[in-house]
Amino acid sequence: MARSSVPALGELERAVMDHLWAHEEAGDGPLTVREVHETVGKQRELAYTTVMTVLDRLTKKGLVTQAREDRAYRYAATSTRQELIAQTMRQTLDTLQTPDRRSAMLHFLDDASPQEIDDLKSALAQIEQRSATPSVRTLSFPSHRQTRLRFASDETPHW
Amino acid sequence: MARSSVPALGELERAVMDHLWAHEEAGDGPLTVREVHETVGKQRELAYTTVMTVLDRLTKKGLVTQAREDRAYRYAATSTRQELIAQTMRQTLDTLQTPDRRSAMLHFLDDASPQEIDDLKSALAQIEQRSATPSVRTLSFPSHRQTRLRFASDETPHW
DNA sequence: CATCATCTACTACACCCTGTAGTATCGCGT
DNA sequence: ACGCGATACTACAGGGTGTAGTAGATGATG
Repeated sequence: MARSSVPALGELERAVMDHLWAHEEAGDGPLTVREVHETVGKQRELAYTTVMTVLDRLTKKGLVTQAREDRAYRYAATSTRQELIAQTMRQTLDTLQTPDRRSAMLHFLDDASPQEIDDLKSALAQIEQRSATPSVRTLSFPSHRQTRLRFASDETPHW
Repeated sequence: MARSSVPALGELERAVMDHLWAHEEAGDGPLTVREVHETVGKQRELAYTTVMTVLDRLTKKGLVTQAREDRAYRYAATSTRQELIAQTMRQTLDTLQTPDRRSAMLHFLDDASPQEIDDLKSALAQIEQRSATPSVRTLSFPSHRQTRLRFASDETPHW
């Protein structure tokens, strides 16, 4: 199943990813099916196997990885929320080829909150600095490129 | 069918939108089913009605509008490519709520070409200027907000 | 050792979306 | 009245997603 594109997520799938991410962001480790079911599942009155199926599908999509721990698997998101957002946004931009990217950006910013604009400016500044003083990068800024998602496990890694 | 979200497009739907947009960008007006079929359709050896169905679905999704001209309809995209891109990107950002938007931006920029970064900076500058000198806006910069998409035809227009 | 609890694996099914197209119908011009 | 060109309506297969049941493996327990 070679996939070069970011898979679309269903509502439930997103909720599960959300939980996985939230846990990770809280500094906790991977979760078992049971644990996800305890939270996301019970709220929605889902069967245990439903959660399992979802987790399994997410695994097949490459969005989560499973690691055996005793008899059960523990699931963790393969990329951060931020990486997935970035990739999805990029995909949108690339798929809907526009002759005027600047205009697209403008429209995007047009609906952005001031806070968002600040975030963007900040990120921009950091990128700029990185390319201006390349030597500093490896010291202070871990490359984000290196942590990019890999969706197809059967894809030839080119690095 | 109230829809507040940007609908996902299939491959063929995108191709059709593409053609509509291209025509518009070339300064030409709305197209008839026949015209779309002549180009997009024939290349792919699609039946006339297939193109019609696609156009119809895009209409129901609110992505195109149909206007009667004599016996036929003429179809036009309701929003520009740039607007749709912006909206889709925004939706991604909003749907996958992140506690660290800045990081998401950073990842996004990380995969951006220098040209893209320039586009973004340019757009950013324009936005900044707009908010800095509000009076100028209506004179030199048509508000992008006003041209935002409306997907649900049954939504109450608030202007 | 027999049984139970807990997991995973596999299968199923309904519903929606998309690609694709056929048939029916409607209205205009000759 | 007839045919041409256009739309309207219907259909159907295939894939994704939500949802879950059942079978089988395996460790724990009496």
